[in-house]
Amino acid sequence: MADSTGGEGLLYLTDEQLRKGIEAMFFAYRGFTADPDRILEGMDYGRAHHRAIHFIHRSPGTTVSNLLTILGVTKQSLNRVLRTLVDDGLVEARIGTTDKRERNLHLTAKGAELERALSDAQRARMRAAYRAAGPQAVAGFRQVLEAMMDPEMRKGYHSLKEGGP
Amino acid sequence: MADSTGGEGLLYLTDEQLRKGIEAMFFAYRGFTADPDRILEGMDYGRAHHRAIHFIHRSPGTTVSNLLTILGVTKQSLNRVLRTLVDDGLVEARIGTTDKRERNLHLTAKGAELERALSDAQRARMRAAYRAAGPQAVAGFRQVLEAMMDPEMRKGYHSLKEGGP
DNA sequence: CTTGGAAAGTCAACAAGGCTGACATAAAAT
DNA sequence: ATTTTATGTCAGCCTTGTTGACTTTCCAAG
Repeated sequence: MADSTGGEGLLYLTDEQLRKGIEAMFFAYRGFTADPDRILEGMDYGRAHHRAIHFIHRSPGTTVSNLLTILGVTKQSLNRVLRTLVDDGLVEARIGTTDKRERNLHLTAKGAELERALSDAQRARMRAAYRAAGPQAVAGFRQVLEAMMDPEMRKGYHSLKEGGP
Repeated sequence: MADSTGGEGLLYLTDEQLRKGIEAMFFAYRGFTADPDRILEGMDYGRAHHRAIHFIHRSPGTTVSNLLTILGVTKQSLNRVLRTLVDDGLVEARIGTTDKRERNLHLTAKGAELERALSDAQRARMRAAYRAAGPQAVAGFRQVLEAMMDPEMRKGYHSLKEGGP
């Protein structure tokens, strides 16, 4: 019989199959970012702003250094983004209560509004993909993605499970 | 009984589940690009060069406009990348035989060598993730990714199935 | 209380890699 | 002969990343 994908669970590790996976990641990521990008274009914001907004929404009150770790960029790079968001009244940077050096980041009403628009669009695509693929595929999708992360990133990922810092 | 993931196949479409998927994509993509990025840093090349090299390897003899469609960038942007690769002797741009306006792109031995280094690293991670998740998860992974693509990208993706243009 | 160092902000300069617009050339198509 | 297509190129701009240097604030250890 001809092997196609399953077999004894070996053929799916051929270079060809791996390459297909690599290309699928490439094209899917483009789709993944396409809708938010469309919303942001025309505003003064880009993907970097989206990411900041997303994780501030996700973990309200998070600090700058927390965000730096999650996003994996330099403070100068993040600061530029954060400054525009604060200046434009989308993000509030409250001085920390216990440690006054820290800034606890929160979305304002205006910031939450943009967050909703962005994540609505992104979730709509995700939902459609999930629906098309089915629950079992979704479970597999999540498993492979998690295995693909760097261990450090996996920590950041899991720390966002429920509570956040 | 408490629903967790499966149930009647609906709970996995909650906002929380969708957000987790979104974050998984974000963190996994970072892992996905981390190894090639490491290899390329120090050379004069970046991710854009990697992408060009990948798809030229994938479809030897492809034209510039073909590559433009697949990569979704402007010709000016691609040209800058392609020029350095040609100048450095990694890519050969042969004048088309049937249509002399076209340039048929091929990797040189040197280009193929870099391609191998890059894709070895990327496939190693992919292979590890696939192995960790198992064949069924891999099938689901691919299904969800494909559903997440824009229809146009899906064409580009499928056109790379076997032969290429 | 003093001091070391962490957290944060800021300025400057730079690079990669996107983009637009304008223009040039060769060759195919009409 | 003219138009269209494929490609290349120059110039300039934007976003988002980088390093390096420096300051302010302020917790915590000595």
